[in-house]
Amino acid sequence: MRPYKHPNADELTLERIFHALSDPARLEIVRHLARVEAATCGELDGGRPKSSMSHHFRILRDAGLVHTRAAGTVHQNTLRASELNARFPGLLEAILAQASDGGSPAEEQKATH
Amino acid sequence: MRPYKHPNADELTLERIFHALSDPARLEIVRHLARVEAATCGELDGGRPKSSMSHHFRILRDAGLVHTRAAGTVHQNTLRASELNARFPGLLEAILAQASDGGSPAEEQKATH
DNA sequence: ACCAATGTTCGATAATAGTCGAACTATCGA
DNA sequence: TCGATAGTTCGACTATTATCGAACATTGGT
Repeated sequence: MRPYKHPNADELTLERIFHALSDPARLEIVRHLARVEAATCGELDGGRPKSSMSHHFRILRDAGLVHTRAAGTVHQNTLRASELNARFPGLLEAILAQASDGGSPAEEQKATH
Repeated sequence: MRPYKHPNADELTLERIFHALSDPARLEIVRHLARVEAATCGELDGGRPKSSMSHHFRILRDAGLVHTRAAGTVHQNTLRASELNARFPGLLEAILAQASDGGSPAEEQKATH
C-alpha cells in the first residue's frame, strides 16, 4: 500500500480510458465522482466486495481518470477533471451527458470546468 | 446478410460505445472514418482477416458509432457523426483529440461538425 | 499495545472478448 | 450462368477481464 502510481497527463491513452469506462461499475464511479468532488472507495461500492472495488479503482487510476490519495485510514478519490479536459477536451462532457437524462444539467458543470 | 440493424440515436449507451472504442483496431477505424466520410470494410483492414473485420464492424454498428449500407457488392461505412454529436456532445471531439498529436488539427473539423 | 476500519494483494474460477479459417450469401460483370 | 469480389456467419481456440474470499498492511482511536 505504498503511494499510488498515477500516470502523467501526457501518458494517458484514449484506448485505456475507454476500456476503463466500458464497465458499468466504473462508469458509475466516474459519474459519481463528477458530482461529489471526492469520495472514499467504500462510499461507492454497490454492495460489491472490497476486492472488486479495489480492482476497479486500480483500473481507473491506471487510465488516469481518478486520483487516489491516502488520508488517514481512508482513501480519497477524485476525478482528474482539469487534466482530462486539457488533454481530451469534450470527454468529460460526453461522459456526463447521458447521466443528465432526466436530471438537472446544471449538476454537471462542477466537473467539466 | 439482410439489412443491418442500426440502433436509434436514443438507444445508444455510453457503456457500449466505450467498449467499442476500447479496442485499438476499432478506435483506428473510427478515426479513419472521421477523416474520409465513407469507406468499405476492406479498405480498413490492417492485414487482418475479413472475419475479424466483420466482427469489429458489427460491434461498431451495435454501439451506434458506424452506419453500414450495402452499395452493390461493397458495403459503405460512415461515422454517425451528427447523431453522436447530438446525443453525446464532445465525444467525437475527444476521440479525435489524441489522433491530432503531431498532426494537423484542421483535419478533424470534418467529422465533428 | 490492541482493536476496528479501510483498502490492497493474491489466487482461483467464471465470464467475456478477440482471432482466424472455412463455409456461406449476395451482387456485379462477362 | 459462371466466376470473382465483398462481407457475414459459424465454430474452435486463446487471451483478457471480472468476481470474490482470504490473508495482509496501514492508520487512528482507546
